[in-house]
Amino acid sequence: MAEVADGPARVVLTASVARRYYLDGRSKVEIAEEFGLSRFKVARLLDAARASGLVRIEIRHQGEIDVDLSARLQDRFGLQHSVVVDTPDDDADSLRGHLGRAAARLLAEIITPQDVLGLAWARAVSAMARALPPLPGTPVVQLTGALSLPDGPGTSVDVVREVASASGGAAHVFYAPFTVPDAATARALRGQPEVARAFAQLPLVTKAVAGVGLWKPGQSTLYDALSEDDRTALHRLGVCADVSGVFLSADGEAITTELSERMIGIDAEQMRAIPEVVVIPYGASKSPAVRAALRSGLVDGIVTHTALAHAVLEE
Amino acid sequence: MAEVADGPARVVLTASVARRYYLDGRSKVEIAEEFGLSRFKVARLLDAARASGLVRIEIRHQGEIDVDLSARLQDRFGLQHSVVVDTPDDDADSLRGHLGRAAARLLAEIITPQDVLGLAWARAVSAMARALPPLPGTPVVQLTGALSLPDGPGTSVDVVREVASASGGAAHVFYAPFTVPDAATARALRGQPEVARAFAQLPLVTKAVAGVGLWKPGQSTLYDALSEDDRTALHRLGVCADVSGVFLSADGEAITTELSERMIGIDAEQMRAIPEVVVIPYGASKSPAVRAALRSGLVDGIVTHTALAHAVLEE
DNA sequence: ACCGTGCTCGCTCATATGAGCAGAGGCAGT
DNA sequence: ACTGCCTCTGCTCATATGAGCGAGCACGGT
Repeated sequence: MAEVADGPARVVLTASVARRYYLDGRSKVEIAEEFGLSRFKVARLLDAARASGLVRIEIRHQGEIDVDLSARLQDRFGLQHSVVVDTPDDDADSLRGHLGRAAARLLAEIITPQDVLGLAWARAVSAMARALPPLPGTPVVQLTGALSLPDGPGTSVDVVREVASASGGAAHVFYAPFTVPDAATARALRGQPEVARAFAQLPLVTKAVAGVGLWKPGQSTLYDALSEDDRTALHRLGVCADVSGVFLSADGEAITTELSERMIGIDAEQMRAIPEVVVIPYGASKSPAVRAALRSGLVDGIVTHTALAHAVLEE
Repeated sequence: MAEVADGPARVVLTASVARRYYLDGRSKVEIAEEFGLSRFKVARLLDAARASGLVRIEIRHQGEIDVDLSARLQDRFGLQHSVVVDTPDDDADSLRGHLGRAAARLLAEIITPQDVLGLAWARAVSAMARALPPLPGTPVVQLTGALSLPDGPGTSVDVVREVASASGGAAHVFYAPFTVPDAATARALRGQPEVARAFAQLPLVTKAVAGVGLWKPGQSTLYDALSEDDRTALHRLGVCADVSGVFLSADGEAITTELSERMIGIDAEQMRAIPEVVVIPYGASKSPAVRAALRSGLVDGIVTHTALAHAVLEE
């Protein structure tokens, strides 16, 4: 990287050539003619200019997206889309707001009129829904039952209806809780026409948005909603993360549990069948869960913030 | 120059593509295959990346040479070589030292064993000579007679001998003053074998170094050495600059004066015949003289400092 | 519904470009 | 001087690249 160790005439010539090439966009042949050199000489001067650091190329985005981290996440986990928002936010609420807006922009960008949108319930998904511009007649499908959250801004049903009505598309919703006390009740609920109709739409979903929880207190809405018995039972089975009700081990294997029988929502196989599932995790402590989700192969896109992205990439 | 106004997915894609192209040096075809795009799409993304400022290319030299100013001077006046030293120096002595070293490096770079070097007398030329590494057997020719300068570091003769002995080349010198009181004396001196022999070498000179004076008190060693009558006479003739004894009007026309008959040194025509004449002017106030010199067509190269270069370029 | 209008995309073909090679000096060691 | 080694240069030829074109598509006006 040492500066050109040549004489001043060569330095000036190199700089002039580099200017013509990189800034004025002339071709090497043109430059060669202008300076009376062979085009090979010009190419070598340009190589030298870059090798010596005389020409410096930098890629940087002055918006709130950290393109470098985004690309690294995308490469590392083979994702279709990755958006890392550069925000120092520590507060969960404003973080959700930021990520929600970013996810809304991403979704608006990648969705087409042919797409069918699936929405799981998560607070970040709610935040996204609020920031989402009207989509062109996109049908919206509810992926999970409702979790009762006293201070929540809306249930899974509300979010789906909201997005569908703004888009003018069909809303495939059902009224049922996410978890029930026993498998029989769950089977009965799934048998109900409304629920069955909604579930019948699942194979048609082409894009979905979900949240990610870490299987620890305060790191997963589902964890916090379950009984102590359920929590520890799943913990013993090696559950590390939940992606809107789909349980994963630390290395991303889907884990089927007795609890799965008692839930009304999408399962791992159905989720895997969706071409693009985007998750919106936040909080650096969730990194094990995010790693699990990204390794699972269920997830194709991510919207998150720098701190968590860094944590995920540092193996 | 506004940042990419597109969605985040496109921004990230563009940045990834730009990184692969500009930093990893992959071809557009390779990138297209890697990302599943057409090579045209890749080209358009790259264009957009540059237009939007996501990719920034800058050319800058962290040595003491201002490559941009150098190139502008070179372009503007059609010079073969131009070196602008970036120094805030105001002190004439240290400025001369800097420029002398830069000129020495330039000369060492561009001189070949076939060259014959001509040296005019100027303090900056002395400074250069002191910094000059041994040249490979280059003959050195004295271009001007001696100016008596009480505190000077050496006469024109000394400088030529010094350079020639370091190079191991022949020294073509003569002992004569630069100006004499009348034309007859000058003719007599020119007729002397020693002087005639030196002058016979002039057509062989291929590279020469000279100084530039502005025709005002304290801005030209020659001006300061002349009588009041000569000064004003030349001033009335429109003399603006002297290039080691060759007088120029403000727009660079060579001016022949009665004084020319009384000088022992190179004339305009002989100087024009030298393929490469390099001057080493300094001091921002000299800019009219430098402009005249550069416009005259007598001068092919320049070594100077930023302040003067700026002054010269500002019309 | 119908037709421009403007946009994006990927094609063709002429041109620009890079990899690798061979010849021409320069240099140090016999 | 000769030799081998090294660097620098410009060549050939396969490949990459850009300019310009027309097809496809969304949008907005009548």
